[in-house]
Amino acid sequence: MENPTPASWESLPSWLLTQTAGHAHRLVFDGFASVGARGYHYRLLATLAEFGPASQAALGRRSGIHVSDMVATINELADEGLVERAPDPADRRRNVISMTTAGKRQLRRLEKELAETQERLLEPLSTEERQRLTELLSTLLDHHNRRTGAPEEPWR
Amino acid sequence: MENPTPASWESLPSWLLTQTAGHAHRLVFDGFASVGARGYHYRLLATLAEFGPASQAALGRRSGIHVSDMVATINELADEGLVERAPDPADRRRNVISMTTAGKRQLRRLEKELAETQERLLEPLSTEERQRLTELLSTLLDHHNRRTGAPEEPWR
DNA sequence: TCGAATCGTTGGGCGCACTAACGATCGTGC
DNA sequence: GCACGATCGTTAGTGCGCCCAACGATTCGA
Repeated sequence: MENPTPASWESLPSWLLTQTAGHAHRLVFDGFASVGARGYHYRLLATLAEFGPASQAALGRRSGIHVSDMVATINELADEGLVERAPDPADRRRNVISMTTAGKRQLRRLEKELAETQERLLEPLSTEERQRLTELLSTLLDHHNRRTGAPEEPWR
Repeated sequence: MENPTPASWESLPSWLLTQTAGHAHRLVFDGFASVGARGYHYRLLATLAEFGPASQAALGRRSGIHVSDMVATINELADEGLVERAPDPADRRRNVISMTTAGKRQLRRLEKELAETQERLLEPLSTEERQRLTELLSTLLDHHNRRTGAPEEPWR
């Protein structure tokens, strides 16, 4: 007799969205944790794989990871031997970050884990429903990214 | 020339979900902030309005707010004169929390703000699309709430 | 009646995102 | 040439939402 009626806000789109995202976050987090990593680790490794070695600032811009968090993220990955930090001979302010072989291996593990997580997340939805959801969310995300300055717009 | 290609993970459902939820959260947060409140304040006031006065523990169960955060939330609302904390004569472990007239007024403001926020959040979607999105998210949320022990299941 | 359960409270932690400030370095306009 | 502004890496600290552990006080149940 403690929780008979659902709370009034539980049907609001903003609630559905943030709560579902909470579940998604937990699933992703647990998946990464099972391979000894967390979100920022994956994003950094994936960015390195996609764009190649780069300075910390550039990696921050491309991955959406804040520069000040980038420091710790790289420290952690470097301690595990997954990335390497080397001074840039062409610009002594910069470090050049690159992925090691172990880093590439770890990235593959994380991608596999992440793919399985998508499956767990969308489990109750049919293929068409998944497609539809993805489209709707993309529309929403694009809209708000444009309104709120996209994750990345270095020039202006 | 900094961000030509979108990152590889940006089309993943989990990413779309958590990012969109981030925007939703910010919109809700800003809306509440414009009335001098935050999420927990609204949830507590709404729970009180829906279920009536109750102990802090019961409010925590109904609102999904952790008991230890409940303390601070009630402190803040009580300082503003929006709720009242009185010892329960029937059980000296308990406090009975109730809403003041000012609290009800504030709740109405927050509900108005929240409704406007839903509009801002869903702006680019048609009525049918909003309906569809809500259904899909509800399906997902129900599924995962069941799997992960619902927000509230005091018995068993 | 006495141990187990509940209540309120304090004090911490986490992930993610962000801000402010700093010394070091670079590069451009004058 | 060189001074000033911009950029780079780094440290330190903020905030929300969520959670855990522990505590004294009180109540309940077998």
